Amino acid sequence: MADEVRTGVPRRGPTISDVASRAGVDRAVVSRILNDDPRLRIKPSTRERVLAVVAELGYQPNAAARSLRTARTRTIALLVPDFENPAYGQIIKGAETAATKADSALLTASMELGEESFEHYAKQLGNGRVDGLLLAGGGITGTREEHLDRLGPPWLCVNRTGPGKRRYVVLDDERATELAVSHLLELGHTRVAFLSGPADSDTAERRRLGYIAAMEAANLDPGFVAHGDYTADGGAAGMQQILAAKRRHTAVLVANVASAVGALYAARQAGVHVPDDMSVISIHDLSIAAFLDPPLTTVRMSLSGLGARAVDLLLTRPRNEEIREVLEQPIDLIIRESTAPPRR
Amino acid sequence: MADEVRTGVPRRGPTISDVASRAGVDRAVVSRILNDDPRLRIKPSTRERVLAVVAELGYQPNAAARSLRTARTRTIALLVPDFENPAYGQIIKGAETAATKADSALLTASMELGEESFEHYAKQLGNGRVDGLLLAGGGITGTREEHLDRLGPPWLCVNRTGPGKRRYVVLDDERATELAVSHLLELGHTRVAFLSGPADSDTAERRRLGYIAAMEAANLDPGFVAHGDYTADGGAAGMQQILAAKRRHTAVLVANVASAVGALYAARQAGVHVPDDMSVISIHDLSIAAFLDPPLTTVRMSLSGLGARAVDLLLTRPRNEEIREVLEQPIDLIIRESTAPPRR
DNA sequence: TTGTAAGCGTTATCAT
DNA sequence: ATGATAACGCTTACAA
Repeated sequence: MADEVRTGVPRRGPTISDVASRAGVDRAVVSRILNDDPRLRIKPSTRERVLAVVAELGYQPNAAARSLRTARTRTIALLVPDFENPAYGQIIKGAETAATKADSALLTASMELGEESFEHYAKQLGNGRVDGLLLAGGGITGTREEHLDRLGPPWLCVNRTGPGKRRYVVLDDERATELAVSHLLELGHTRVAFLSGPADSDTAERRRLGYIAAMEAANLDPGFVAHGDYTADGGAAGMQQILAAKRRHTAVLVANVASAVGALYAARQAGVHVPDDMSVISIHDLSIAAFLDPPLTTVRMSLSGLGARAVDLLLTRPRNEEIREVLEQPIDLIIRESTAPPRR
Repeated sequence: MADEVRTGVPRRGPTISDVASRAGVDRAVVSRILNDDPRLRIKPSTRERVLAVVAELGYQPNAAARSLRTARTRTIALLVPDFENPAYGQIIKGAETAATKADSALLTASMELGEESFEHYAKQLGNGRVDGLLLAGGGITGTREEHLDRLGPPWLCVNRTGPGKRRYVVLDDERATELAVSHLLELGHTRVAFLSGPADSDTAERRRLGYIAAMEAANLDPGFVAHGDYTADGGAAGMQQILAAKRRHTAVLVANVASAVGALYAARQAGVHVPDDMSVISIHDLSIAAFLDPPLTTVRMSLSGLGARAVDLLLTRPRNEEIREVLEQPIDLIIRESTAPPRR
């Protein structure tokens, strides 16, 4: 088991009893003052006295005792697949802000989904550690849903429509891809390829659907679809496929910025000039996009808004209620220098 | 205060009493079995019976009750300035792995250091919520140290030598910059500029020192020093300063990858070709570096190793012991295409 | 306007 | 080889 390490006595701070006796009142009074009990009628003078003692001692209610008593922890957990992807950074930020507003802490952990790692999360997140669970990114298969349910706390998928598809919030990926495609079409492109995410990712799938819908709406044949894995490496490989495809394309819609970084790299390596030979546009706008070569045209959706909304839903909706929400929010085209009319 | 939201009754799982009665033993027995109490002599048959019930009910010990009793939470917190910076992502990963090994959870939060936000952390991290606190990144000034101490849990600075400088782990930034400079010098450069981080960051300062030491050791005058802020924006601005400086430089050492992204961008904008007109090398190696234009030569240090070491130190060292550790680990030069001999 | 007391689920120290 | 019991610090219904 754990190497029991003694790192000195875990110091405990002053307790509510310390405050009470020092202020000459009962613990109950202190508790109710600190929790703004609306039913409490109390002499202003004693209230002040108590508050003074609280400040003097630097009293902090013990979180463990409190949540043992109330069965609420005021913390929620957010599991992300990859801390190195700045896109998750944005989701985290939004979630954190929302959690803070709701007076809760946000516990973030990365998940590499293996069956055994579920064991681990059970231990870390089970009974009495968190009030709820947010799962960003994929891999929530059927059996895992059961595991999750058995864990106890209510959970919600973020930007994934889990398989049971009962509780999730997603961005409007279809609308985003349609916006991207229409930008390309307005520039005059007709042969547009799509560089997707992992085949089992449903954000990737929704983006692919949006792409196809937009192409067909314009009476155009959808182009080549390459599958990346949402990393720069995968993006580079996907771009190579697209460049090697029989049909020559004049534009590529890339499913996320990390892939786009790789795609631009692969184009450079192949001597294909962006945007003169090939336009590139990406879903999501990260700060790095502006500094790429060339600066990347993107479709901006608020990932932080997504994180925030997820927290709100988790905290306010009853634990078994269905939640199937496609976030309505502004989706903006950020035109930089990676898109241009096709050269004829 | 918080909008009291009722999201249904917080469900509690089975308790240790449920297990005990069902298995026909006392709670104490269950507890000691589950905690591998070495002093426990017990009939294998009853142990198995208990374990079976545990599995059957899916019993999970209640974390709140446990830490109320033991005064240990088995979670530590890591505060980072910016989740969008992949460098912190690496630190987080390392920390998480180490925490998991020590059977603890890692709670990550971002900090924007204002005086009031300390209030917030006091509430979230105070008494009984975490066993310790890791502070990555800067801004821990004197008065804040006191705040932190009053918070209760032991804390440790990661990659920052806080001002009291009593407890920290840092990477060997001086050695890293020396390695970078010597690479440049071996290529034949003599006029090397330094694109630093924020003036008040001590990693930036240590890197600057390493740079100056390495230049002087080679009997060369240190070149222009520009201050960025560890973002691409700041890096671009810094590079502009360097390009505008009176003295012409043939190489720039950049203090981190985010700045380097901006620096490469600014060079492109100015029509300065990297590496023909100007070599660029950066401290830290992030996965994006390989895909920049040109692929960026870097000095690799293990950020995840840093995170892991920080966790270990926090967990094993007595709470008031001084910790001043410069991490000894391999530091490697990753040569890509942004450095070359100066053109004459 | 304030106090009393029960109980949240666990672990540790005794007994037996 | 197992059981009884107190204690951890807090909140809340009820009593005074």
